[in-house]
Amino acid sequence: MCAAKTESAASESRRPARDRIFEAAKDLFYRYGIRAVGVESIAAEADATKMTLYRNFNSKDELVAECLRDHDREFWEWWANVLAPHADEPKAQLMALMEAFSRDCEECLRGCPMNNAVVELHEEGHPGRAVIVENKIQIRERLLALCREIGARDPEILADAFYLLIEGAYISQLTLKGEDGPAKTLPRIGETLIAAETGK
Amino acid sequence: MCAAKTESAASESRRPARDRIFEAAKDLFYRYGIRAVGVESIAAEADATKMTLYRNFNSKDELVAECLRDHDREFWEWWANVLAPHADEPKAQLMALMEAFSRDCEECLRGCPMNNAVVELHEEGHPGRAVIVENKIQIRERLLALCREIGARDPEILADAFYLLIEGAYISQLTLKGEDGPAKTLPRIGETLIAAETGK
DNA sequence: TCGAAATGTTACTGACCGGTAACTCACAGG
DNA sequence: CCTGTGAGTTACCGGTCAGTAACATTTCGA
Repeated sequence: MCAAKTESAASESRRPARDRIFEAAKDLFYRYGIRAVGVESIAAEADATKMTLYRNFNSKDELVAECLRDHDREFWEWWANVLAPHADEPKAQLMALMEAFSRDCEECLRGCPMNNAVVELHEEGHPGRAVIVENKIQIRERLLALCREIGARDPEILADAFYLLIEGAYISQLTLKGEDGPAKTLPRIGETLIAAETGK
Repeated sequence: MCAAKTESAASESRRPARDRIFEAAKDLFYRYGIRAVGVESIAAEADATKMTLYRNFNSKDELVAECLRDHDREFWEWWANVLAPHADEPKAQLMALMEAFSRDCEECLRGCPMNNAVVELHEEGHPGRAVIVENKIQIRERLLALCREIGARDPEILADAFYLLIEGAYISQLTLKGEDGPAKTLPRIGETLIAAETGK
């Protein structure tokens, strides 16, 4: 038994079970969807047991929400890293975002974990929904702030254009993936929009 | 018993069970998601039984695929109706599409049924996936044809811009719904893009 | 009116779901 | 050395899942 363990020498100290379970849950939920993944398979993937899962998380729904919070945290870390090289240059930051989103859409496995999750979480009161909605509101607001900074004629319109383009790029990754997908045109479209909505 | 029946007098002739089941399945899948809806609840909603469902459809997966085919058929019917009033005026047709998509995103219940379904259908060989992918390919191609007709400088880029905007509008309906959602800006953005990508 | 087709009814299978109880074990720090 | 704690183990709960069998009933066209 235990033949499947790949890396454990006899008494090697492993990471806490909670972390292993959390990481496995995040991965499986993203890969296969939330309803498609049972708590038992999460525990198995983490080389732990269902009991340990329930000692660390109140319910599957709470575990889902926790995973989404971590996706949110990772996302804004990623966002900050994209903007960092172009401090105080809002136009360059917007373009860097478009290029980064375009690249991420080509590399990622299944689009945006937030959007994927919200499709499955139809229950209005699910603890994960608030995390997702807040994430989207923030994205829209930060895009709007950037569009104001570059002096766009109509910042709300331009920001919404960027917002829709990004969301469309992620969701289309699930159907039209690959080198010739529409997501790769993000930077070119961004360029055109900025030129059209500022004084060129 | 039978108190819940709303419209049947004693021997009133009802629509065939297959149609009732099909319609119920389409509605429930769209409303609550595919995995969240069991075959028994579909039969109940159709005022039929699970056995009748399985006499008319080989499996739940086949029923799902059938529903998606009908969504596809309805979509292109809708699309044709939007274009019809502007025959041989590709620019007006594109603008009519943007306005129609914008309106539909505000009115619809849960965004695009195709995108919602593809999130849940992670299995590569699911009979519904082909329907969805083909639908998306067709949308992209028809947008490209229209963008060629209006003499866009770079029709591929413009068509992909429209494609991403539409997809983004539908998916954002699940999180930022309501009057002030980003989908309402579709026509304005379309106008700007067309102006920028044609000779104005 | 007759008979076949469509549909309903009931019961069932085996598998899986989220979640819990009760017990054991290993190891840490005091 | 003892004890508290995190973790593993096993078995179980009630419920639901997709799908099927066997039989009764209704419907409707010929």
